[in-house]
Amino acid sequence: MQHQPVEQGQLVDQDNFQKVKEEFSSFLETHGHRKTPERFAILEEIYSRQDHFDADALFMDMKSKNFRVSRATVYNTLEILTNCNLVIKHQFDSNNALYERAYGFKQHDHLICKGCGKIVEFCDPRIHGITSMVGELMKFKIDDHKLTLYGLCGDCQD
Amino acid sequence: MQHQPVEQGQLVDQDNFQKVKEEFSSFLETHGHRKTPERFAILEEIYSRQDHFDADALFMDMKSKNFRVSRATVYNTLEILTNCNLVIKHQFDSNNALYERAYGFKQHDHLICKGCGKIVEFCDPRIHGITSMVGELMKFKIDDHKLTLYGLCGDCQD
DNA sequence: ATCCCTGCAAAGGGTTTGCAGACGC
DNA sequence: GCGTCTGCAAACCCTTTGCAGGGAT
Repeated sequence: MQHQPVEQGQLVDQDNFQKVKEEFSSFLETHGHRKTPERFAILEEIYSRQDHFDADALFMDMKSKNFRVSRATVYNTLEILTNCNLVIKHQFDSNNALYERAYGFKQHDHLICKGCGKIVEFCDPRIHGITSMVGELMKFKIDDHKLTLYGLCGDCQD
Repeated sequence: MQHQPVEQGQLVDQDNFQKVKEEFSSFLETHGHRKTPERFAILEEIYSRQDHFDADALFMDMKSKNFRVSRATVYNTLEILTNCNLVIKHQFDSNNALYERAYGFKQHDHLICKGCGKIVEFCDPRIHGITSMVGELMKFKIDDHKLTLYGLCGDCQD
């Protein structure tokens, strides 16, 4: 079983990325956080990616491009970005968290191949019906969900 | 924010537990694993619980009852039990995995309160419709899923 | 000038592993 | 008796933390 990252998701054009930077900037401002070059460099690196990556991959990637960052700052910035909803953090099955950018993309869920580890995205509007109904039934105010399907992809069957 | 375990789920009567033991026993046999007293003691401890627990809680619990087990054996047995579908392993958001028994209970999903950490279970048949449709669309053979909803429970609202 | 943020390295916490003795089979 | 399982403790890996210097405000 060979796990591999998957390139997927829409591209981010320059206009959208401008909006992302502004959103991050104002979030930092309103929360009393400084606007450091490291934070924006990390944001940029994340938005140039299209896959689900872990903190270390991001760190190594920036190192290889001669950005001078530390793991501590990568983790710190990932947390801030998660808090302001520009990044989504996933705890799939492995020990380490996976992240993906989140601005301007349709809400989606994931399909994971147990054979090769491939991660595929999908959307299904019916999930909203389920969340709102269950929330009402259980007296919860639901504001988020994670749905992950597991199986074998076309290549890994038979 | 004070996280607390939740007592929930159906009780396991003696008849059902007998079946569970037999299932475990034959799984061990067919897979060339030995039937050690530790493994059955751990199975029994798990099925006497009704909550979502982590490996260490299970370990401490057995220690407190003067079972002589090691963490290594607890982890080992949890993995075997997960493989034979008598236990489900969850990677919610915390660093540590949570487990729950899985025999003879309806398939269900989870609702997690972001306030107090309470975990509530629910069933919704529509999920099967989604999994089968998405599987067909994406050419995946789906055989499992995890749906988790996040929000605030009645007690933690306002 | 303040004091938050950074880099570095060490600590932390859950899980896995290596090894010698124990015990199913 | 063979070969796996166990307990113990150390190793491992990802993530967080402590600290001293640096830079945003």
